[in-house]
Amino acid sequence: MRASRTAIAPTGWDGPGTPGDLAQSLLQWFSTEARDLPWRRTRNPYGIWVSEIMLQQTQVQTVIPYWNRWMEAFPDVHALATASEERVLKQWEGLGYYSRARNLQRAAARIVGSEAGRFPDTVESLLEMPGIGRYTAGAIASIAFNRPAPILDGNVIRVLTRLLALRGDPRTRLLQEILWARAQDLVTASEGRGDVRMPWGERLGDCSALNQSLMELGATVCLPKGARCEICPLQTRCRARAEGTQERYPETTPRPAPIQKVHAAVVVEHAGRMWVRQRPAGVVNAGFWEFPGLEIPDTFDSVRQHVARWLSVPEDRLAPLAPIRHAITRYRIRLESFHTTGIGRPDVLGSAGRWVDHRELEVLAFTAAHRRIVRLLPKAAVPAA
DNA sequence: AATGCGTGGTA
DNA sequence: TTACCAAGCAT
Repeated sequence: MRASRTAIAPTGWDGPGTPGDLAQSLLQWFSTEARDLPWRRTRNPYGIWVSEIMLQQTQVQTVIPYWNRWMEAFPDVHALATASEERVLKQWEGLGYYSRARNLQRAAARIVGSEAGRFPDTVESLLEMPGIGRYTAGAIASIAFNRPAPILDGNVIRVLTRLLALRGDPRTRLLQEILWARAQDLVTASEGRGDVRMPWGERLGDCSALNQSLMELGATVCLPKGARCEICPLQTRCRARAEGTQERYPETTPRPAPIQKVHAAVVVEHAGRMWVRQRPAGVVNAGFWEFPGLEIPDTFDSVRQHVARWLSVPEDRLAPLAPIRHAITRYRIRLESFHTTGIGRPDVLGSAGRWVDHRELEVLAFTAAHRRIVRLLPKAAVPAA
């Protein structure tokens, strides 16, 4: 008789196949199916670190152009550590979760200032860096340094809960422990199997390739909806597949309904310049520029009327721009913006801002919603030749 | 431990 | 159009 599953699960493999067999299948599959991504063509820890931070909660296709531009702008840790915050935020513009960029630069400064400027190469030392948590520390340690460190992200959670038919909410402490332990089993089983040759010729270390193969499987085969089990290298050993219940994993609880909000922003233009202000340190999106605006109360009658009263200008001086829809965590925001010219600077705007021309609007860093407002503006009059 | 943090893709 | 999700972290 063996012990009950809950008793042995956190400390031992209890699934179909052995970790060794599964690791072998994953590495074999990855050697032919891995996508050719720019950061897979380098073993430079700095480049891999940048990619991992950018990829947090962000899809590969979104990150690729950002990573390429970033590596050109800040080729190494020293370049990043000494860059102006202005340049750093501009490079990150549109990627979201902007504290990632600030943490990246803070960590770069710490590395440069450390003894010998050595890049941290263990999970423990990586975890001390701002912006690096358990996942990212494991990812850098394994991908850049081929250490047998486990990783657990959204993809790996999906792959493992299906493979092992792990019921329950993966956010709970118990299931987290089990999942990290199983991820450790697999990467440990990959150690010593040798480098893996990528379709484009690059060679990756075994632990590096194993961890990436789990994420790759989740991103391209073991999809949240419409899992492509027929092409999965683990299909014969997947418990959920055997039951036909793969779509039920992971067992997540439904999210709370989003809260609707309406915001307004105003582009006050005077003599070819627009009034913009910079968000102060310590607030959300600190350092980014924006047009002045306000939240519209739930009971609003007309957004334009509300804004006209706020600015103390006649309604007909406010030209509506197309409404912009965006979402921040649990808020779904409809952002209505207006363009007005020739009214000078309304007192309500305060003094903490600048007049900038159209050229400067392109240079400054805006979050995505306000960058969209810039794109909605009437083009500046082209000076006569 | 539950919540806030951005944005874009997909069904 | 809405709902869900994506190589999570910090507090």
